[in-house]
Amino acid sequence: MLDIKLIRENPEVVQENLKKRGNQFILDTLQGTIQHDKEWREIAEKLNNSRAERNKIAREVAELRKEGEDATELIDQTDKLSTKIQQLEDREKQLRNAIDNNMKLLPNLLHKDVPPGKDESENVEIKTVGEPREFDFPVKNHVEIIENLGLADFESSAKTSGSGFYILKGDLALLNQALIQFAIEHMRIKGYVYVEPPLLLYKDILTAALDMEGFQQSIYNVDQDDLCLIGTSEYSLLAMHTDEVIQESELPKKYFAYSMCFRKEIGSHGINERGLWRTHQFNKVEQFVFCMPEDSDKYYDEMMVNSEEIYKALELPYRIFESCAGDLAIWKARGSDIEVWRPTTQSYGELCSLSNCTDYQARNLGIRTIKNDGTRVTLHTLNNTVLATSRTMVAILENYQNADGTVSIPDALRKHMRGKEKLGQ
RNA sequence: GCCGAGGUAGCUAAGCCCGGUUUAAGGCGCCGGCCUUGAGAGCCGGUGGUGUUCGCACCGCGGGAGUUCGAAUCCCCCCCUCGGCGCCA
Repeated sequence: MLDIKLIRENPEVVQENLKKRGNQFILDTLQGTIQHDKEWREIAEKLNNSRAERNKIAREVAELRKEGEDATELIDQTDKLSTKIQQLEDREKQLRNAIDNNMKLLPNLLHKDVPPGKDESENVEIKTVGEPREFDFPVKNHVEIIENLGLADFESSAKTSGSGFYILKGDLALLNQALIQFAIEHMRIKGYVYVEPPLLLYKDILTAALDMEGFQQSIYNVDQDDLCLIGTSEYSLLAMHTDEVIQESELPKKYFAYSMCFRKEIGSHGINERGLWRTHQFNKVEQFVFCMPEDSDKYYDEMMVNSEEIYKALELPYRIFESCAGDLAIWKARGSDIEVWRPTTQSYGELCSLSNCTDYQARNLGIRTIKNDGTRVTLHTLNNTVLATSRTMVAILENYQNADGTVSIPDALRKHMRGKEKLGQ
């Protein structure tokens, strides 16, 4: 959430920023918050004064008792005061809840470089890298290729778990592992710390990482309302330092994780189409940085480079799009996607999602830092996909397919495949 | 799952039995100052959150209810950690 002090002290600055998201509901929520906060401060002051009075009486009672004197007269005075305090406390709690609920709905402030725009259609292309290959035979989509080579089974998994799941077999399952190893090796060399995190997190933790809409549409809830399956290891990595105060000298903390990811994908287009592009369960290597506020722009660029190098090494044509104001999730100050070329759809599809969440997620989880001068600030968090294996496999299968139905394995992966050069041979 | 011990500030650790001189002690670390050529040592001050009329006030001892004039301390419910036993990949 945002810093309430910022709203209180610079309401017009916050309003101007939030206006760029192009959502009237957000602006209304902001106004409501400002009103509630004003009233809350008035009530809180009255409450504090009454409590001060009560504390004073308590001290006087203690004083009298100590000297062996009678305090019943004083104690009798507290009846009305107690009632008053109770009423003020009820009202204060009410207002605070209202403010808290509003704060959860208010999105992060946008980074100054975020392009304007109302939705996905106005995202801005940053660059395109690599040339789509020319095919001199009819291209097959990845599902056809897989089924022809017997490298996956979608029917069996549908029987056991429903659509959106899959069974990888043989060389494709091994390619999955090769991609994971490849991505881990890449990030390890960069000096990021490898983490294998829990795949289940408390609901409270998860709702601090994303909004209610995102939660309801994507998160599997198990064990009734307590634990949830992670949709991405971003959540686990973020949560690692919950309620911690980190010394400035320990920052930045750079991590990467491999995990399985689980998503309901309610209402998502494509979840019922067969294949590996959109699934309920997938493997992903994710990078994550905790840093000082003034450094988050720098790591934003660094994390994009880290991921780009993966697709350059795999020789897959890709482009980078910067998300416009209207297309950013509420916890993001800024975001960009890497999209890969698919010859079958003749379009680019999302592979990586880079976000600078500034202090928004960190504030939700109480992750702070003590600066070298002794003062405290909420730190910044950033995350980016390194490699999600299923989508990358789709890209490889479709871009590297051969006329004879086999699929060449990118050079960069062969050492992780015992030198194997082609799938289907 | 059962039994036991615990959860106090950045870390550590008293206070809890027996409610009120404790403003949540002391130590470590960190920040500032004095001193010093410099560093260290030593000494002094500061070091959770909120509000503020910048005087101060309130809140804060895992979370939530309760008793009381007054709760870190007493009662109840819940969560978590550690150890032992049990079960198990």
